[in-house]
Order: sequence, then structure tokens, then C-alpha cells
Amino acid sequence: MKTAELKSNQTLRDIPLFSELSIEQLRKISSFSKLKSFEKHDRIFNENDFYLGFYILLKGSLKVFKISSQGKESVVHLVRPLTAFADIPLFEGGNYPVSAEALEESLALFIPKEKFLELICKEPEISLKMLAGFAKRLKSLINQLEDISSKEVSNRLAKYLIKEIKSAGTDKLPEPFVKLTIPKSTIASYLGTITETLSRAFKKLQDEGIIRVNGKKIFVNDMKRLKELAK
Amino acid sequence: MKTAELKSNQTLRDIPLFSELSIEQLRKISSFSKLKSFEKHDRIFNENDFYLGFYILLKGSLKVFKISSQGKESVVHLVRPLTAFADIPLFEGGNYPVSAEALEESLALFIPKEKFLELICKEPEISLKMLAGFAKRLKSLINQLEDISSKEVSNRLAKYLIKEIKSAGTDKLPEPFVKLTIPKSTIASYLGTITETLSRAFKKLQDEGIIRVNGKKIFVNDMKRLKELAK
DNA sequence: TACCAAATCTGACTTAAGTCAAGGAAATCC
DNA sequence: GGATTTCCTTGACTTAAGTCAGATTTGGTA
Repeated sequence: MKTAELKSNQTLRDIPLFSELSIEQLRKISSFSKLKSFEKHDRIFNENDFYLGFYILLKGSLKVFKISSQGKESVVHLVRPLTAFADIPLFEGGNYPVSAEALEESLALFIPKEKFLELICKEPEISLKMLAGFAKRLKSLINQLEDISSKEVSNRLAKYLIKEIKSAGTDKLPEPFVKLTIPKSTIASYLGTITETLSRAFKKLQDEGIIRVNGKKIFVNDMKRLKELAK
Repeated sequence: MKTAELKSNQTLRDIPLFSELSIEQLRKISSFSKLKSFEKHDRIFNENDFYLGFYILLKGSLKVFKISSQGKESVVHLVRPLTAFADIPLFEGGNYPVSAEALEESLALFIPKEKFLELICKEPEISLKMLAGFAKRLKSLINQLEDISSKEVSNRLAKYLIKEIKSAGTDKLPEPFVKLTIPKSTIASYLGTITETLSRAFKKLQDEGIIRVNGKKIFVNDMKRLKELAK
């Protein structure tokens, strides 16, 4: 990890959390936050590390995960740019409750706890934004929980693929597709399963003619049936 | 469901969310909130109902759940007194994302969305409390998710029993115990399984001499091993 | 290009948990 | 207090998914 310079306040403006702040306030945030860059496989923090502050991912992607007592990894969150992570302990106290690792070369803004809490007290608008962000994640965790306990792996995979295709923007093409940018082992863990089972789920969807797998590229032949499986 | 009168502002003071407000502010909250009482099995709201506001449970207990497309119930949250529920859409918009049903005779305070959002803008202290509440639930959902995808049913049951025993306050007795107040079918769904499997998990713990089951009363013979299973 | 290591896939097997069907126990209601 | 319904348990069976071991592919690098 190395520390870099924040190029402009425009970058800060793009972060939903800060979108409505004045130039003055953005300047203040720049003054106490730090840009940090990470190589693939770099650990950003470990579960139980002393909590110093939270991050906003600017570039790249990373996984947030826990290691169970039997040593099994559970991916809790896949983080994409402009999203905050490790913000939970800001308000709850305690150490980092999870670990985070870069999945590719990444850039994140580190915001120290104390300074941010001072800011939030002066600028209550931010706490409403924060509440909206938490609310969204609560909803998404509730859905993940429901999915994992009521659907089988191929259904969860279908849902994951649809989301990925949507965010890739190819969902309106005659043959929608995605290139998977994160390792299948991470996807497996995110879907609450293991690589072997995920591999079989891919095969199942392919054998049924719903998708076509070409290495890391997944093409959808039958979006209707994929959506049917996902719900 | 019938509407009752709020007895005093002291009740409001006991709610963590409102613990630091002035008498004046509490009076204001009383003025726009409504006490509602529910019989066992009463539905408080249904998934997709138009969102009107959130609740704080004062007495009794209830389950918050979703019904999957195959008709299976997933209990997401078991609500105990002085806890807020259905507060997520306050900040995210949309309808109720879950359903809620009373597990016994219960009493809840209903707080309408618009009035509450006005209050929160004037009183930013409340949003910090709210953030703390959300943070706690995010952590707990992350743990639930990890448990459900990495532990087997008897381990999850062990963890559940320990929590119940702690909140019953009998954990320091020579033979800690709890009386289960909610139906086993609800516990099963909360633990991400079905009644038959839960029943077998109880039996397994009993056969191993860890607990003793007497109808709805569970006695712990070997707390050490129960804790071992739970982690 | 050829090599190596990591990631992924495949097959054979095991196992935890779900399904179905039936019986027993508890709670609830006249 | 007996009947009825709801809840819980048990047994036999099926199945989805995990385990283990080995083969294959891929990507990065010399």
C-alpha cells in the first residue's frame, strides 16, 4: 500500500455521501483524509485490528469477509467504486469486525474516525446520507440471508449473474454478457458455497441452454429463464 | 389491533433512541405517535404495504419475516421490547420490505414517517442514535449470514440458546435454563432451517448430555461444551 | 515459447439437511 | 373435561451440497 495525493475536490463530489457539501467542506475532508492505493491481494485491514476509520473505494474492487473458527472464508460484501466500507464501527465502537482485501489494483480514500465524527456533528446532512447507505445495506443483507436459506446455489448464481450483467450495461443487448472480474472462489464464498459446487451450478445453467460459459466470459442465451430462476 | 393512550413520557425515556431528549421533545413525540396493541397472530404490516412509519415495541414480542416465492417463511428478526422495527424504509423509500406478526399480546408505539423525519432534522442527536442502532443490526446480520453459511444447525441452535439464556439472566446459575416463549417453528425459520431438523438438533444436544429438554424448558447441563459448539 | 503455480473442473463418495407421512403431545375452545 | 386444532417429534427416504483426490486449464513469467 502507498499513499497518494488526492487530485481534486471533484472526486469527492462524485461520492454520494459527500455530494451535497460545499467546496469549503470538501476541502476540509481532503485535509484530514488520505488516499491509499493497494495492489491485488493487499490486505486493507484485518478482523480485530484496532479501528481507526473507514474507507471509500475510488477505483478497483475488494472483498469484505470473515474467517470462521474452522478457517472457512465468508465473503460478506463485494465493494465497488464510490462505496463506503468499514463504516459500521464508527457508530458502534469496537475493532474492525471483518477483514478486507483488494481483488485488483485499487485506490481508496481513508477517513479517520474522530475527524469524521466531528464533521458529521456540524453537518447533519451527512448523517442522513449515511443512514440511507446503511438502510440500503440492511435491505441487501436481509435479501442475501433470505436467498441463502431458501434458494439453491444455481438460483443464487442466476441472481448474481443478472446483477452483474445489469451493472455491465449489456442487459439490453440481444445476447447479454459479463466478464467476471473476480475469482470464482470469491464468487462461491459470496454465494455461500464452495468452488466445486459453483462450477457445477455454472455447468447446470449451461447444460440447460440458459447461459454459455467461455472462460471468464458468460453469455446469456435465455434471459427470461435466467430471471425465472433468480426469483 | 386497538389504539391505546400513552401513559407517560417516562416510557419514551426508556427507549434508547429517545433517552437523551428533553421533556419538551418527548411531549412532541407523544403528540404525533400512536400506541397500538396487538393480539397474538395479529399482522402489524405486510411486505409491500405502503410505508407509513416505523414502530417501537414496548411489550411482547414479534417476528419480522419474508415469504419466498416458493412460499417459505424466513424469519429475519425477532423483536424484543424497546427495539425499533420497520425503520429501514424511513431513509431508503419504498414500501415495507418485510412482514411483521405478533408472537404474543404486544404493545407498540407507531411513529409516522414524515413527522419523525422533521424531528430528526431539528434534533441531529437522534440520527446518531439511529446510526448506532443500524450499525448494531448490520453487525448482527453479518454474523447471521456467516453462521448460516458456515455452521450446522446444532451449532446455530447452541448459539441461540446461549443468547436466550443470557437475556433470561440465568447464565450464572449452577444449571442455567430458559423457557422458550416463541414457537419452535419460528425458531427453526430464524435459524434458517425447518422444524424437523430443529427437533433433531435439540435431540442431538440432549443425547450428548449438553442440555436437558422438558417441553418448552431447556436446562443446560454443560455450559462449557455448549459454548464450544456455539463458536 | 515453455514452464510453473494458481485456479478451475470433474468424478466418486459422504453427509447434513430437506421431504413426506404418521403418530403423539400440548394448548385452546366450547 | 373432552374434543379439536395446532404444534412437535419420529422414522424412512431423497437430495443438494460438501469432501477428497486427481486432471485440466489458465495466466503470468522467465
